[in-house]
Amino acid sequence: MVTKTRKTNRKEELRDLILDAALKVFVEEGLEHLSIRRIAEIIGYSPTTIYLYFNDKNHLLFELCELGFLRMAEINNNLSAIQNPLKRLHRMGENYIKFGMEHPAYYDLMFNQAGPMERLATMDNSEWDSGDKALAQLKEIIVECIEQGMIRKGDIDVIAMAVWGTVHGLISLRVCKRFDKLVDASEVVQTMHRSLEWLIQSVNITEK
Amino acid sequence: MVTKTRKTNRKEELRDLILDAALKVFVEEGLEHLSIRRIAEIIGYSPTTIYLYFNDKNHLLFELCELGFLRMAEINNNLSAIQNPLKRLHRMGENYIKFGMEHPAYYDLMFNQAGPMERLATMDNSEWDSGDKALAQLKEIIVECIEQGMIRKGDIDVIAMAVWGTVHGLISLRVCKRFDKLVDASEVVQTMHRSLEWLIQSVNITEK
DNA sequence: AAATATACTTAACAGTGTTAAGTTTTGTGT
DNA sequence: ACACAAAACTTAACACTGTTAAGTATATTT
Repeated sequence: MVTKTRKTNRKEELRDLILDAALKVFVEEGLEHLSIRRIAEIIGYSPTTIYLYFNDKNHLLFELCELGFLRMAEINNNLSAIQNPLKRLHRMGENYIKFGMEHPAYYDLMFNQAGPMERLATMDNSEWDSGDKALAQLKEIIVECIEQGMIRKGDIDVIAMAVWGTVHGLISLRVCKRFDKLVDASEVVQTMHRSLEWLIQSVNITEK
Repeated sequence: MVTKTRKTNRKEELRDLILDAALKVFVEEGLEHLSIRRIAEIIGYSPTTIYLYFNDKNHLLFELCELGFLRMAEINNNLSAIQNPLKRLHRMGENYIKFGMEHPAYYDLMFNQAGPMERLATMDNSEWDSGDKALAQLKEIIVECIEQGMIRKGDIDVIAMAVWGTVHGLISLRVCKRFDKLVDASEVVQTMHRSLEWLIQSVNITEK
């Protein structure tokens, strides 16, 4: 059984090599340059070899998404230290913005591109676990905010989507190159943070 | 000079024919099926003819965007009748949602796709007039809300981006097929409207 | 009627994702 | 060590994509 394990590891190794190469390309050259042939060129294999490890390009893109969600979870490691749930919510938003600014290609793939979701639709269990998990974390914090009387009572699903929508909308506009066209380029990030701040203040019912 | 005018009209006619065909394809078959060759096939011309009327595909996509903004302006014709600026803001958001739900392909093209903005970047006057105009309308309403003491004072740019971000974020998630994965399909539209309602209520400082 | 400008097409280039069929390498059992 | 089988990988091709240079009709002007 040792051999089998070793074999499996080998297979996993090349699979990871493919994902690494894909990551390198779409981060450094953009998603539009991420082609099966480009990846093959980098790893020194034939293009068709990639199809031995992924059903199709969408499958590969979906797996890249999953890696993106892992990185996003990492960036949220600083949340548990914050006691005040509303401040935690604020920080989560800031983390989100930070992630979007540092990894625009990842963000685009995770939330805008069609490919990954098309892959999901073909799967047996077509639940979007990564998205659900991220949203669940957001909901948890919002529930705490309501319980501690910091946010007005209301449907958790509705509030969560509104909050997520705001932050996502801002980053999405930025990633899709719309934000820069509307706000002075030097003030984009600042405006995003201040918009988030404005939202948090607006929903805060403890002061005022 | 009559001939020249007639000729110009002819040229415009074919140009419109191309745009009509493009519209038909990307609305009925999706943006991924919108190819130069497909358009050519529909209008009964050779693919290269299209390049006599548009610099490249991005140019064509950009013009389609412009048409989209026209339709969006139409849908906002019901705003002037509403006296209360906060209610007008609310309605504008609802119009936005309505547009996104009725014309997802348009919405995707106008706010998510890279093509149109790449075209814009190549133009002499690379201002995004359509976007600016839409945002200006939003800002006007927000200014009124502040003047009438319905929204807390603050930087107009910041508030406008926050409000726009929220609505855009919700529609964007829907258009990019993320919303349905997180909220029960039958409740998506309702959740969007309730999220908008929640935002409007949260920023309203007249009651409570 | 000849010259010119306009409108359009043909053929090709360099890419893309993907597949069927063939080859080489590796591992297993005797 | 050798034969067999399974795994890993490649070649060649198909059907697409956007785009361009060069060529051909058609219409207009002189």
